Amino acid sequence: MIGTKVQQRRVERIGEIVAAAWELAREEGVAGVSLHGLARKVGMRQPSLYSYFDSKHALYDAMFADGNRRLLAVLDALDLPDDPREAGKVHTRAFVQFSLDHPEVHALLFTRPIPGFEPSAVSYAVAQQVLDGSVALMQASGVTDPGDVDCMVAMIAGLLSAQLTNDPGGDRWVRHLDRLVDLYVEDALTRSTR
Amino acid sequence: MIGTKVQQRRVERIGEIVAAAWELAREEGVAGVSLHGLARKVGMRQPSLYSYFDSKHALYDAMFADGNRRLLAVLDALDLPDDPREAGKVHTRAFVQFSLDHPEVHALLFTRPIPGFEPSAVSYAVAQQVLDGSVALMQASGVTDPGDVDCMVAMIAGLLSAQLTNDPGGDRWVRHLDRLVDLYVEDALTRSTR
DNA sequence: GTCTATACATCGATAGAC
DNA sequence: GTCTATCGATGTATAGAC
Repeated sequence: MIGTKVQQRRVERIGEIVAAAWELAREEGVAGVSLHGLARKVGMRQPSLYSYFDSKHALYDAMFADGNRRLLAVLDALDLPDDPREAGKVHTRAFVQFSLDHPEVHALLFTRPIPGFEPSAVSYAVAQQVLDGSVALMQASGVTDPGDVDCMVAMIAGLLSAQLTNDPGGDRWVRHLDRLVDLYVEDALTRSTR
Repeated sequence: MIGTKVQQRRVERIGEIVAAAWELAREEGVAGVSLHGLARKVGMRQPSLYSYFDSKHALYDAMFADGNRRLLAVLDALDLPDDPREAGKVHTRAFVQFSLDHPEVHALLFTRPIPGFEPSAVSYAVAQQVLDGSVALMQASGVTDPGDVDCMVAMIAGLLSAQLTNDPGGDRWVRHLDRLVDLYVEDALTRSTR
């Protein structure tokens, strides 16, 4: 194929820009990312970014897909125990740890920090993969009722959100994770076998 | 006291402006409130608002205090049953209903939609009253461990957040509220009496 | 207290030379 | 692909007349 070298260099450059955008998001918040600031960080002028992204939303979309891919890679690389319930806990802990390590990624993926921004279909598909994997593990643990799955997801998100906003770097909330997951699974099991 | 009439009129006017600001926040999001838009809504020019608020943050601070006062009024007006556990549920339901009815107020009070905005000490004191009332009811229900209180608060916030962002107007998440509150209280009781 | 006028900053986006 | 230059919109805040 002709032009492969050039295209590869371009993909690398896009990766560097997205990485710099994440740095900026971490420093200034996701909504605080500006094209001027991003250009400065990568040693460019602001209009030059339009050679790589058609609009600012296109940049956010690339970040959204990138964040989900990184999260998915972490979760897929886990060495899960055979017991589905323990596997669910390992999976959940890894997800939470990723979110604590990369709060700016968590913000873009799971809150709505940019009014008007909706991920494209392809980017959203990656996000769906992440969710599907989590739900599958819950179901394997015996949490089959969709309502129970909703509750577990919301509970984990609630702990994580409280941790991130009130005590980043600590464990005041997330230290209860394993215990609460057990509580929910037990409760779901007793009600489903009735 | 001299000048009371004038001062009273001024307080009324401030109340009207804050009410208009809430309207705007509901339509455009809390972060979407601009002084130009607010001035237009109250039939003023933008610089005239500076007769009532020294800065935009001062406006947000007034909204923050107002929202907490309104929430506190709703919760204080509740006719609570004698059984502390039922009282806790009524209280929780009222809090959740208020948040669903006024999502823009919930956003300003319990998320951080405005980077850099921190409520003043007096405004924060009102917010503290709200939290104290909730915690007192949980403790009366037998949830005395601070960690258990943290978990309940985070769980309720998690359900509410999921409801507001994914299904506003519905009950897919909040319909599990009573059941989960019971689950948490039971669990806290069994562990505290051990 | 309210107005006009304006300063000043930030931001996304486009045009066109090189 | 990158640059300079610039447009146009939006936003907070201030100065000064009335």
